[in-house]
Amino acid sequence: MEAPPEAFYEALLAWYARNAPDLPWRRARDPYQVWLAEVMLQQTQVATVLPYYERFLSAFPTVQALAEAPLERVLKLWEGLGYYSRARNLHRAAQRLVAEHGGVLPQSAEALRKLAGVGRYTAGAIASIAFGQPAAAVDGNVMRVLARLYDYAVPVQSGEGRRALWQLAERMAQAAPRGAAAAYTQALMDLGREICTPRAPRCEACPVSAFCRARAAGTQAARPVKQPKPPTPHYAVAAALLRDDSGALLMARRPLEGLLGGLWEFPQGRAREDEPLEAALKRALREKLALEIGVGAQLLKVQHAFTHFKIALHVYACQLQGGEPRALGYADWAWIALEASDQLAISRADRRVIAFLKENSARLL
DNA sequence: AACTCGGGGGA
DNA sequence: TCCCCAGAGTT
Repeated sequence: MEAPPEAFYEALLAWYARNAPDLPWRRARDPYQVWLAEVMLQQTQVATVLPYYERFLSAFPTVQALAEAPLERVLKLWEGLGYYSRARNLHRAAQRLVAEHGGVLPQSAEALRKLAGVGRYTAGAIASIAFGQPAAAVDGNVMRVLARLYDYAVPVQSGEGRRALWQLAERMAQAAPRGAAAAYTQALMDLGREICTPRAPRCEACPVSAFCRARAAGTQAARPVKQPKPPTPHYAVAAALLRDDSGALLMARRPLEGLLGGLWEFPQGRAREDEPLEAALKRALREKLALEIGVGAQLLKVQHAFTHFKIALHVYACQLQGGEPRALGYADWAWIALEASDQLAISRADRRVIAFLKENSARLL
């Protein structure tokens, strides 16, 4: 697949000049701000990112400020945005940048790629948007746009599909007009988000429809080709509410790696197949916190969907029967007053439990 | 190459 | 309900 003619770039860039939405990170001349935006935008829609971006940048206006902050504060500002390894990697990369490069980002995609949390896409995006280099940046939007432009029938998630589209994107970035790298990269992504949408693409409004082979063949709805996805499993999880004499609740911090790493939650565990929830809860508290508990009434059930599975979180009022908490399967634990939980980074499901407790505190106490 | 890792927007 | 989103890291 060869790069399109000059007229393609002219049409695309003219459309972008007229239609580019005024996003905060596009006003930014600071590469750190571009970096932050690109990381937040990984697998996350623009509308979702906007408030997080503003809050985060206010709290940490520079690489130095981010590097000096405790990870807990960074995670708190990331709470609800998901994929928390992004926050941990961003923090780690900022600390390395300050320690080894004076807090200044490198300009080449190759050097950027070495930063924690910066992969091929993000490196190309920063290099082109912040530094004006002719680097390719292939995200989900661009993948879709290119597959349609070239009526590409190989599944885009396959190795062959990714290789071919990245190679095409590199050629296209090289062939883009000098000095237009930043506009070109963002124009392609905007086109995918606003015109070349996953379902019902608006071909009649597309500035480059004349160059689109899928449009010509009428196959745009069938591009890109995706592989079928397996069904998502459903798990039952039980959580314990334990109070100390002052009414504070026992909470625990998840290990820094893995799902929801570093976030706080009510002590909980997944039930094995055919395992009663009460038994699973007793086992979880014993294995993760070295506690023996009595399990009382179930207070509520919270449904929560992750990307690859769903859980039903059953929350029980419990009593401490023996032992002193030890963080065996957790990174830490603490007795937390309900109001003080606002200061912690907590996952969505457990936030809903807290909201329930606040609403019903009078009845429950 | 396959698997893991959140949460929400929009149809 | 389902698909998808400015993907990266690990195995």
